[in-house]
Amino acid sequence: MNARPRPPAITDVASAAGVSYQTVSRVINDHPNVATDTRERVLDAMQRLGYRRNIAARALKTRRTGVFGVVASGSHLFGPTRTLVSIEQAARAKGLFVSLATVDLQHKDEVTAAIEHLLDQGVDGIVVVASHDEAAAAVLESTTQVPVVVAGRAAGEHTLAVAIDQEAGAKVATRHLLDLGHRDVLHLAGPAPWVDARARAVGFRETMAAAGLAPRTLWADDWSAEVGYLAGQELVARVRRRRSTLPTAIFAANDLLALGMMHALADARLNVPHDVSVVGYDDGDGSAHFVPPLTTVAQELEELGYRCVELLLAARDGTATSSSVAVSPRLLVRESTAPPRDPARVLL
Amino acid sequence: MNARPRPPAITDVASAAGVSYQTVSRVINDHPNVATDTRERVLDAMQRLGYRRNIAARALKTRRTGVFGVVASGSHLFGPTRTLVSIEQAARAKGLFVSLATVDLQHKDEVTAAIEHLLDQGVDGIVVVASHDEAAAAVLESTTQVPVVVAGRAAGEHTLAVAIDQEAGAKVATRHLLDLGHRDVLHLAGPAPWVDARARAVGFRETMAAAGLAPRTLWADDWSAEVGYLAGQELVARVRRRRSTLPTAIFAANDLLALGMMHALADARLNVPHDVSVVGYDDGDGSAHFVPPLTTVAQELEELGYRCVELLLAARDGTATSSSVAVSPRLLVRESTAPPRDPARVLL
DNA sequence: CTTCGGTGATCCCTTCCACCG
DNA sequence: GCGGTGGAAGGGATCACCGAA
Repeated sequence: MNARPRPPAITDVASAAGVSYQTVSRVINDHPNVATDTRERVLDAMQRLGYRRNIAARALKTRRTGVFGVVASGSHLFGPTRTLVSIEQAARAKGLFVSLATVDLQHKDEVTAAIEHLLDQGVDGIVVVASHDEAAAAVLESTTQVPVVVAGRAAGEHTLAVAIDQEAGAKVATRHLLDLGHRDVLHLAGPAPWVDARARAVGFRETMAAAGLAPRTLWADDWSAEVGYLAGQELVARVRRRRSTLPTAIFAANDLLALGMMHALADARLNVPHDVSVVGYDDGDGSAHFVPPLTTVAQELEELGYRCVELLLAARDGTATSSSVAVSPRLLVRESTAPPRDPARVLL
Repeated sequence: MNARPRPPAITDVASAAGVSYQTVSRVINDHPNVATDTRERVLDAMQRLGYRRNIAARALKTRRTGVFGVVASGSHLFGPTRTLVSIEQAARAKGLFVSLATVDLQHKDEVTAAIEHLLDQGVDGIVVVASHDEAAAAVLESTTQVPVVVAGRAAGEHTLAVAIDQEAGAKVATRHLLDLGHRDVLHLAGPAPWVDARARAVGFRETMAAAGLAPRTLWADDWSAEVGYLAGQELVARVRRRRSTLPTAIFAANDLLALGMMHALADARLNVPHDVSVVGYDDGDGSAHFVPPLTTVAQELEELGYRCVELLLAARDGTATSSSVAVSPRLLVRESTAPPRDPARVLL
């Protein structure tokens, strides 16, 4: 059961370096009053012995593990995945460790269980990468001693959050379409339980309203290309049955929805962008090479992850507890958007 | 520095339950000789106090943290990301924790540093999700006391590995094209330092050779759509200058390369699949809705992650040290493949 | 005043050993 | 001798002191 040989401890280093284990501890923790040459001797001994500080012992004493937990979506979503990576890198740069728990964010129980799992590990803080209502609810209900940050969600009263200004992203996307001359724009919104989806929808509606235009919004059930495709098929069917008109532009809440939508449009022999313009959101993998290359909104996900770690550290150390807002997204204009078709032309 | 209040320990539970802390420990560790009613009393007390076992103390004593480290690619690659998720879920199902370190796998130093980082945390084992030569070299050079598994790499002599049979995947993909009647097939291979890329190339070549056909292989610099696009542009240019012929089918080493290739073909007004068939690999997000929907190869990445954890556990406990091979991939036929065009037709 | 050694206490748990019916 | 329980001994590091060069 306990076959592992005993690794070198601080006392071993001490005797190897000919100093007391006190001094070794001082070297490890960068205490001031250590002579340079003794420090060298100690470091050298640590090197020779392959000493590695036992973090279990340290954590036991200090009541700090130096581990942050991250709850992330187990489904392969572009934004959250990149956020996760950036969180990890920011944490590691600060000498912290990141423990992962992946879940289906739609199930509050799973999120709660994941948080429990991380707390069992004694994490110093948790980031929940999810602007999903269920996940947020799970966070609110959890009574943890450690700080919890929700990444990508607008700040709540009691939760710490770092949010990207999704409304702003939606606004630039919508403005872009309006500037091209579009008046009849449809927004294929993401799944409503996602805060991001709602924020983008708000940004869309407000921009349309500000221009005195009537916004049309369609809500998707998830973020997948498949759902975008089905939404597109249904739209085409409704237009064919004259129950609806074909918008001149569509703003999809993410790239995959846009991809599925473009697929449905292509099936109906509609040309993007000449018949219909399409804008996505995320600048996900490959979107620059969709047919046609997708105009989309890129986010500073690295920045988001970095700020999560900063906030968590500040909260842990009691330095600060205010939420912060990351920078705004920016528009990437590619080939899926163009001025509107002649409105007189009847398609389908 | 140490502001956190002291959480309940087993002694607190013990006095609350009116037993010795010994008995509490027995309850926690499911020892046999505990009377049912005392066990109940203890569990009840734990519940009331909100007791959480201090894993640092446990780890200190047992020399086991119950944490596995995962080194994964920081770039947003489809396969590795899904593998990471499945590893985490398999680990959590077994009550283990997963600590993450993301790196650029092409830099051996980074992989080495990531492994060091995880070892600093006292992980019980490490999975390196990378069939990249540099990463594998880093693993070979690292002299760790804990087992290291390379996910997705063919088993080496000294490393543990769980591999997916990439050759088999490439073979079914190639066979599919040959069965459709193609004779002139080009393989757009992934970056050569990746074991997966080479394995797929081997599967391709062998299948071609077995059919008495001459294989053509083009090596990409990375797995991105951009590189696929550039490769496609170059291919088209060479064909236009009559320095090469246009293959009737292209087997790309992943979906993004295929996407970029299809983009380049579309630019050249070539129709997929009527002029050129295209097959991808991964069944990545959205590939079912590319234009046209991509025929591709799906892998059992969940199985891969699960086996990694199994292997790591076995290695940690000294049960087994043999490498295992996960199941074979399967072909998904969609709309990007068709019988070859009339060879007499001259395109471009 | 700086640099270092020494001691003792502590963190919380697991494991070995001993006890009692 | 066995089921149920308790006591003591670490495990490796941090921290607070005191003392001594």
